[in-house]
Amino acid sequence: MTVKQARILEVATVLFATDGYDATPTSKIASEAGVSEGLIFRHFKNKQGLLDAISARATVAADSQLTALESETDMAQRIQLAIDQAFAKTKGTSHYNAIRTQLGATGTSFGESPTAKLDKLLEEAFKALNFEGPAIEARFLRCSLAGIQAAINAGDLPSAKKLKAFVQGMYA
Amino acid sequence: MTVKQARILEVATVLFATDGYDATPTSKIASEAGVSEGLIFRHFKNKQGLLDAISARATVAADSQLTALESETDMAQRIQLAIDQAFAKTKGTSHYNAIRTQLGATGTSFGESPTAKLDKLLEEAFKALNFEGPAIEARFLRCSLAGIQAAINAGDLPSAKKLKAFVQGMYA
DNA sequence: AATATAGGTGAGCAATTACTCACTATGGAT
DNA sequence: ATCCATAGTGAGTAATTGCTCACCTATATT
Repeated sequence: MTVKQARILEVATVLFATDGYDATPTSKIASEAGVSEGLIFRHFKNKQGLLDAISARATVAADSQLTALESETDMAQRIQLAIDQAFAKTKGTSHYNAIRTQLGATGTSFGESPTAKLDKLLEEAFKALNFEGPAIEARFLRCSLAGIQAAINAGDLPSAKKLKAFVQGMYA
Repeated sequence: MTVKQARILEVATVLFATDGYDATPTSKIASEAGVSEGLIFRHFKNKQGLLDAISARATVAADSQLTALESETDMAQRIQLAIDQAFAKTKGTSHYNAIRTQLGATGTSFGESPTAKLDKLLEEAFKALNFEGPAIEARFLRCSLAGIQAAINAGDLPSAKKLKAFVQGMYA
């Protein structure tokens, strides 16, 4: 991975997240990355190929969060960690989330949404903690956290800190 | 409003929701609506104007849901109604939600997101029901319902019925 | 009958877009 | 030194896109 290749990925990630995939011309990516337009196609073949490369990175980032959850065997702590992750704006992941949200609404696939595995990990935790309906409880928390992330990304949630404390209190 | 004008709005709403605004050419809208392309610009001036017209309809739909909430003065019932609305797939509103999600991620405005008023109506209800932190409680429920709606739209939630019963049970 | 206003058409234009290609630069292996 | 693969360039192209415009139609008003 050359330095120019990395710059293309960085710039494209930000532009896709803020302006949208279709609304972002490859010429703009090239100019903001300080690179000739042809280089994009040499490295990534397609505009779609560029999106795929970003998607792969997003999957890696999501997986690393999931394995962090999985390796937390204290189940009460695991739930707290899941909440932590939702509220943490890792600079990369928030862009990935924006792209996923935007493309997910149109049916275009962008990595594998890790909902299934997250459900499973949360359900395991709720079960161990003797919650009545662990599966439904897991789904509800997963959806709630997704909604909170979306609101944060949209700048629609000024009181994120208080809300985080509230949610963590719910499952303490 | 002529019949052709209505067809343009209908078709454009579906296409914007499923394929995305930028990815939908006006020529496709025209052909699927059985209308000449020029007519779109005669009635709506711009492609943006067409989006604005759809946005106006979405605002009307959202407002009618909000006034329904507002007129429910039994506060326990009001919360149940809010949950009901989130799980109900009114054929129009789910398309509007898809467009809003998709465009909201890019910063393009699509109607006024009714979060502020919804927050207020829910907070009022929680306060009347003597919840400890009515404001935070309202924000959490609002975010949770938004996340659930997104999951339903994405087809990512097979057990919607059970989840609905669960959420309604939480606030019963 | 004449006029006006609004609905409707489709060929065509200017701009943009994703992508190609012939070419140069560079650095490591033989 | 020579060769070769990879990195990099940027002018050029074919296709698409949003939009215009001259023209036709129909209903209603005077």
